[in-house]
Amino acid sequence: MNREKLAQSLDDIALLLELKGENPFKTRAYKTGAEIIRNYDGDILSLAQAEELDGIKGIGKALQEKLTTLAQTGELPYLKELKGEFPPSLFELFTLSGLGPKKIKALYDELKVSSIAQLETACHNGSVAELKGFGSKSAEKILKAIEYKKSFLGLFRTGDVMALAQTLLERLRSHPSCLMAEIAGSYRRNKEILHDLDFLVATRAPSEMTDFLSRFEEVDQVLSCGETKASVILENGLQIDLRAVSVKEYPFALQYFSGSKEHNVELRHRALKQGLSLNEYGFSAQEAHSGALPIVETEADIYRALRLPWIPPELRENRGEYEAAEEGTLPHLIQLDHLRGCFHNHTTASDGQHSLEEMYEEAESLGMEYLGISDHSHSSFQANGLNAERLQSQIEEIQHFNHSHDGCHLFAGSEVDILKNGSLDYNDELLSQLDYCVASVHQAFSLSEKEMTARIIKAMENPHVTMIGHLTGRLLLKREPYALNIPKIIDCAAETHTVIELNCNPRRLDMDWRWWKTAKDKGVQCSINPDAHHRDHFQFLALGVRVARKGWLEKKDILNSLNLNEIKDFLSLPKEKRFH
DNA sequence: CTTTCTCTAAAGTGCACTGTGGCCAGTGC
Repeated sequence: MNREKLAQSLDDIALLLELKGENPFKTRAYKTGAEIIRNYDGDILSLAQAEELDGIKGIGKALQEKLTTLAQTGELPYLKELKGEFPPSLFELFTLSGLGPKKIKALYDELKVSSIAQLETACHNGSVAELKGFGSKSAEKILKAIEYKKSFLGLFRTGDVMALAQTLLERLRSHPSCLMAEIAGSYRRNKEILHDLDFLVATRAPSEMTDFLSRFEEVDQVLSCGETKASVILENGLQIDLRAVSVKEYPFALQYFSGSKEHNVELRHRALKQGLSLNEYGFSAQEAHSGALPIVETEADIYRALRLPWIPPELRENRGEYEAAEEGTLPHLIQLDHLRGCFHNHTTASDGQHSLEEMYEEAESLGMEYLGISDHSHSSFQANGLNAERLQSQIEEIQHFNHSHDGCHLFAGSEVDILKNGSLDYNDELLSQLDYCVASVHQAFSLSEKEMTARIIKAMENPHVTMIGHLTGRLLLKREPYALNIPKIIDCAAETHTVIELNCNPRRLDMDWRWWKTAKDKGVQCSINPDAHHRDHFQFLALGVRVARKGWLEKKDILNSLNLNEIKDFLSLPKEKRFH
């Protein structure tokens, strides 16, 4: 039993109560309880075991009893009983967007549908469309949602598996027979979505390494385990491939398995032009080639042999990196330690988990010079957005705070909603009192591309809008971006000197890395923002920097690489004077 | 189910969007 299992049990109860059509406030009490457990400062498990949960706001008598039972016995009869009322496969239906408890219950009660497979059949044979409350469009929409989900099968968000990837890498490196190890593949190229992790090790005892991997406790299934190669599937569904090679082959294998395929095709083509053949094991001479083969000890030696500088893995997509390498214009990519602060952070004033003071302390302990506070505006009702009055008093609070604290400087900002017609959620008078402002779309996602583009352009034209937050609203593997003409937006950002955010939330990573080089070439600045709702979320910045690097961004392109004085100067200028 | 300056009773995030079924219900933010 641990904190997460306690919280998960409450979430499970909430879901089951929803299915049963229980009082929505009761359901919400369990959901809220789960969040309180997750974010509680202190050893919540011990408190539950010792029956000392009294006084925690939101955990009343009923939740206390259930948490104590869970903590003491590891089980909860109440939850077991609830679960027994429905088939387990029914819960996968909740992962389809557009289906909630009411519809799932109707499908189950009327059609005996209890799995995605059954639902798909029921949509095809027309029985869903005949159901009361459903129609032909509903059936179509459900089929679309099933299709969408299927297309993500076996894919993972990089941010969700980074910690695991590093743990596994360290474990491989700790093996006495492991001389070198690296994660190659799309992980090394900083892709935002992965379908597997490709580990590469240099060793004199390859079969020891493949055997070692196949015995990892996280392994659910061993697909293959041979002399030099192993593939396993972990219990979370992620596939791990391991290649074990000699020290001599290692640089070639690292280059080869890092990809991308397109990048490697071009590299081999260039080798052939020099009379060399290149594969994952080494160089070999073509007939025309006379003289010794190049000496290769590192990956950089391979590029050097082909008269190129080493190309950083995140740029290897054959999207202009060879031309830049030849011209000597490869970027000096941004690094995490270049960041001096960040904008777009929430507090308990809206939907953040920590107070202003707590966020300040965390930023301070991370060595940030400044921290922008940007809580939601009042139209984001679901996020407890601030009305004009509350924002006004928050601005004053931040001013006082800065007077009484010497450390990290706080900037008073807002994540202000861009309303449907492109106007902002606060009037210009109030916005002008802020140090900065992030403007984001949180409602009416389904406008046409033309309307949505015009809406955001209108916001960028506002002199008080410093930057646009999570530009496309996408949620990786979950929700598509809304329709938007991004080249037009980038042009407008350049013209109006509006910064574009790179939102580092692992689920967003928005704007997409594929657009940043275009933006950079037009002189648009990027702000790498954690969108922190919890003090731990400052860790997202590391992921954001990976994506920024993939987008060719350098220190000079990143707004929050400026130091405090430079940022103050930047923000004090009228927008038209901000980019040069 | 929890909270509460109406505390053995009542109130508890609001709105836009979609599709269906007749001016509403469910979903998602």
